[in-house]
Amino acid sequence: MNSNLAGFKRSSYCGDPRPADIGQRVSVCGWVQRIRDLGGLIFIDLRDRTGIVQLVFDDTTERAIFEAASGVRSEFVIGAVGAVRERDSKNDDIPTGHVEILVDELRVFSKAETTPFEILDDHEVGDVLRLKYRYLDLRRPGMQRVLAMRHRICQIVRQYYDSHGFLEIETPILTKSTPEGARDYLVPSRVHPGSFYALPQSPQQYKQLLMLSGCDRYFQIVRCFRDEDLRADRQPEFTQIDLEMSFVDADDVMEINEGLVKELFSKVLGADIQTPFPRMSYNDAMTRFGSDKPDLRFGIELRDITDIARTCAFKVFSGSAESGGVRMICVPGGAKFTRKEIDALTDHVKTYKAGGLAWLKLSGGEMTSSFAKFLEKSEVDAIIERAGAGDGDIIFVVAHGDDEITMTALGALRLECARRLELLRPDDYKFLWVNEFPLFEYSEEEDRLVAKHHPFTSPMDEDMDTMESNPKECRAKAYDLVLNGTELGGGSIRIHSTELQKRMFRALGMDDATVQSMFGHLLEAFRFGAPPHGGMAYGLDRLVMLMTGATSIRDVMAFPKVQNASELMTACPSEVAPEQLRELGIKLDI
RNA sequence: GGCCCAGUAGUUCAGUUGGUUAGAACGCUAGCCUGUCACGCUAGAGGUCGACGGUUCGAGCCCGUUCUGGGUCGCCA
Repeated sequence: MNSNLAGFKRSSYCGDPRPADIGQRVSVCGWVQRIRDLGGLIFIDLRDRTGIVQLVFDDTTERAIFEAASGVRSEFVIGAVGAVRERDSKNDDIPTGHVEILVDELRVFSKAETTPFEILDDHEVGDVLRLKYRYLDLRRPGMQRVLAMRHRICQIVRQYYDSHGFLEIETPILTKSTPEGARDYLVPSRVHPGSFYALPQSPQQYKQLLMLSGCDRYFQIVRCFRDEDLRADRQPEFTQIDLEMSFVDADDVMEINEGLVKELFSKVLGADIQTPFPRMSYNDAMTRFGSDKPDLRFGIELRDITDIARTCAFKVFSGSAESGGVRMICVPGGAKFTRKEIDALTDHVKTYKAGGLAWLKLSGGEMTSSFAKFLEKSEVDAIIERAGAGDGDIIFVVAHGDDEITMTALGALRLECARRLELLRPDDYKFLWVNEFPLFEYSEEEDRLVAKHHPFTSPMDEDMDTMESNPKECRAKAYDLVLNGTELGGGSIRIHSTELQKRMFRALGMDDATVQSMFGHLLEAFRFGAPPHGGMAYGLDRLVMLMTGATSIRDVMAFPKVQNASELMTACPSEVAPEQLRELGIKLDI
């Protein structure tokens, strides 16, 4: 029979008791981790979120209580009262390991069936089971630690922005759908049949309007939604640390956020992060690292050999050089890659649309290569020299008629090589601002220019005139915060003039009617006095991921979704009753 | 939408060239046990080998389809 709490009052958490408490009478509650029944002597490890304490029952224990203790099983929820005493033999592995509680009152609040998996950190369990029984998964100390650290991070964020004059202001979850950007999650309106709300991809427009309201500095830890495919670091609903500031330029936004990051890493991890962070233009990031979020924990920079390739006799190189680029990386110690590994690396770059992977090894004074035979010796020498390759190294060359593909593929290869050579230390934190992003990018799908960041991003002052004349070269006042190859966040200085905002919409090919219906409220707001403003947003989940060393975003969220965007525990999304649809005026056509 | 990987006891896994009754560890159940802390010892229960179809005298193993989960490209202003 399960007991109610009636009269039972917890005095301590399981992780609390220490030798200083010896002689004290305490009461603890929690889940039974493990039972060691020695016959006339029973030990129970009791767990709550703070830790584990050992309960003991012996021949001084009242008979009925001893009997009850021997009936206890794993994951029963119990309460125990007794005196703290010193252990006969100490356990130095846990903080409470020098004491135990000799129990004289025992309550079984809830029995438990055998769990589908053991509640232990060092017990690997498949994702399906973990997520179906997430509440059991979350009982594991490692998961509890992550949740606690996430909470701590949020508290520091709130305290930091508060101390810098930011106001935490909530913005709507039911918002207007806008066509630009990610797919929206839609919510049907009962009151307006046929009309839909969208769940926010970010509070972008609201926070800009808060600046127009005179709020000056705003922040919010806010849930956002994007109906796109999932990844190890992407969930359909995720949390942003969102902020916006008035009367600031990009430097101001970066500086205040460097302060936040420094404080977070210091207080949570005890890590000393040097500020200011280095900055790198988008172009430099692409040409040097083949990525707009370069991992700076290791070198292996890209080198351009388009000039050498252009005049060589090897058609793969010379052909690519005509319209695109031929570039390489030199991997120190990479000569030990086997043929099989090189094949795997070739497959890897092919997923990034590279046609293939040319290589050249220097090993034991010998040179072997997949392409050297097609080139003059002087050309090969020039490549080796430019690569700075020495004995034991391998050079990888990618050639493609689209230079961006060349760079991206090499950037991915660079990372993969670093992984294979174990160059990526998780506790080495290399922060970086990437700035001077292109304002526009070309969308193949829509065959038109779209905003790379979002359509409220201001062009750089010196590129203002190229918005229409040479949009591909037009750079934005946008910046991304990168940590170890992960985009932690990004932001920009926003457009605050009606005229410039209209130019932006026109450059994106939106006609006046569309602009009016989608963004009329924003343009109208600008007419009544808009401060220069800008801000940024962090992916909180990714931040927690990097700070906890988690390899999946799921591991830092309490109730994540799986790859097809469903949730295994509640089995949502699910069908709804016909009456619900009728009320909304919705007919299904599947 | 494409590509890759995985699916065997409650869990984590092993399972040879296709060949008798599919194994281990942990967990679970029962018994014994007074200083354990991954307690120990003894015994036991537990399997639609993800599903369907095919090849074969014979399939956990080979082939096809499919489902589930993971990774990734596209996508993610």
